[in-house]
Amino acid sequence: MSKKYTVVIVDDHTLLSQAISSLVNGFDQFETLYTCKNGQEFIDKCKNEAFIPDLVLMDVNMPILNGIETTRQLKKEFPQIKVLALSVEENEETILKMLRAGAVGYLLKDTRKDILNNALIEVLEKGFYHTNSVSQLLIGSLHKEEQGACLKPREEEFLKLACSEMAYKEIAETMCLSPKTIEGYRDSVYEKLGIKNRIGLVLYAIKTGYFKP
Amino acid sequence: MSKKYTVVIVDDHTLLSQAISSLVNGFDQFETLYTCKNGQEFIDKCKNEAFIPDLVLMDVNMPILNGIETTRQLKKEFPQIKVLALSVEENEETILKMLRAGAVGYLLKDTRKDILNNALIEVLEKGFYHTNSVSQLLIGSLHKEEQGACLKPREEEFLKLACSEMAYKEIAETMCLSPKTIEGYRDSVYEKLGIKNRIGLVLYAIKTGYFKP
DNA sequence: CAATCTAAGGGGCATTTACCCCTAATTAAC
DNA sequence: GTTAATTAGGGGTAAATGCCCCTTAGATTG
Repeated sequence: MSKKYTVVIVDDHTLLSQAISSLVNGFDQFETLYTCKNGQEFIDKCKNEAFIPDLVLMDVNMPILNGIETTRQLKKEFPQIKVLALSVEENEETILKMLRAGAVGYLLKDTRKDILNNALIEVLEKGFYHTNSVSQLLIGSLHKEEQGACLKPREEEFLKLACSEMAYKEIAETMCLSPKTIEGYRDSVYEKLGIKNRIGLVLYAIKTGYFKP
Repeated sequence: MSKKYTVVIVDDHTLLSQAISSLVNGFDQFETLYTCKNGQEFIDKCKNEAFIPDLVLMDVNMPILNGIETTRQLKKEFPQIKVLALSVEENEETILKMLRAGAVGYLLKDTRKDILNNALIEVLEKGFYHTNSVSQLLIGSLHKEEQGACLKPREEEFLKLACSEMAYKEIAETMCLSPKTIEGYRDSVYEKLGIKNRIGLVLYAIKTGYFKP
């Protein structure tokens, strides 16, 4: 039998890692090299050549270093490693961020094991794997892209602080600015995002990952 | 070899179910009977005697029928089935709700497989399994219990609707009530939860699972 | 059957937010 | 080197929100 392709699973849920690891070991063409609990751990491992896998199954939400940042950093130093995102997150922004960061596929954890096997094979053969729904998302994103909500650094800071019980006055104090400036940020953020009140702001911040509840 | 104990895994993440299923099949004393994608599916299965397991690994967050409700209903009809909660949720409220519903243990998905095996064995031997952290939680809950935030049905309804960009006026319309009544709900909810504004309300709703962003 | 609890509704008022307007200094771009 | 964009700031006003107060009709319960 030809040499198996090596896979690493990066996920903070140890049980899931171990379980997927054993699934992968059951596949003909693949074997698990090791598992990691977060992105930083994985990047550190890759510094040693013996620990560089062919393919990595990467969770998106992880402590320390999340999947998006990990993928971005990984692509700089080790572009040969294929990253397949594996997540529960189904929202557009997250998926697109992950793909822009360099993932060659996005699988939901709600997936059958034969589909996982298939995805792994396709990634090796075609270089990528996309379900129909993700492909549609990609096409759609070509249109509405660009103009969208690009917040300035200070507006992002404000956005994060606004996801708390603080009044704008208090946010102003925290950011060492006048309340009026904060209200200015708010107004322009509302305009950019097309929202009407602070609740919309919190929902947006959660959806896009600016704020994790 | 004596007959193995049967286990069912209930989790909407198919991959995880399948993976845990194969882990369980690797344990000496246990075998997977089948897996389910939500609570309703499992309860329906149990109507047939051949599909009643000794033990069930139950996810908390699931579509259709969640882990808490499933456990509650299960305990009425099939009290002999031991329910072990298996979740990513680490917050007090959720854990306590699940245990009150009748789960005999609460495992985080961030768990090693030998610990899972151990937990399954302990549940059969002692009737329950608790990590130190969960035990501490239980002790703590004895003190502060009761007085805590028990929202009335209408207040809960309001809480969920308040986690949107709707103004209270619109919430009032949706619930077919006067704005003033809604404001009354808001005031008493704020009082019970010790919060100061609607952001706090959204954060609470997310933390306790009333609202999933 | 009286006492309490609860759900529904409302009044008044201070504060906070939302939504416009506009300036002035710095920075970046052409 | 003028233009445009960014960042910081402010003024005024209307609506929404937060925070007290209070009434009444039905349950619940002692």
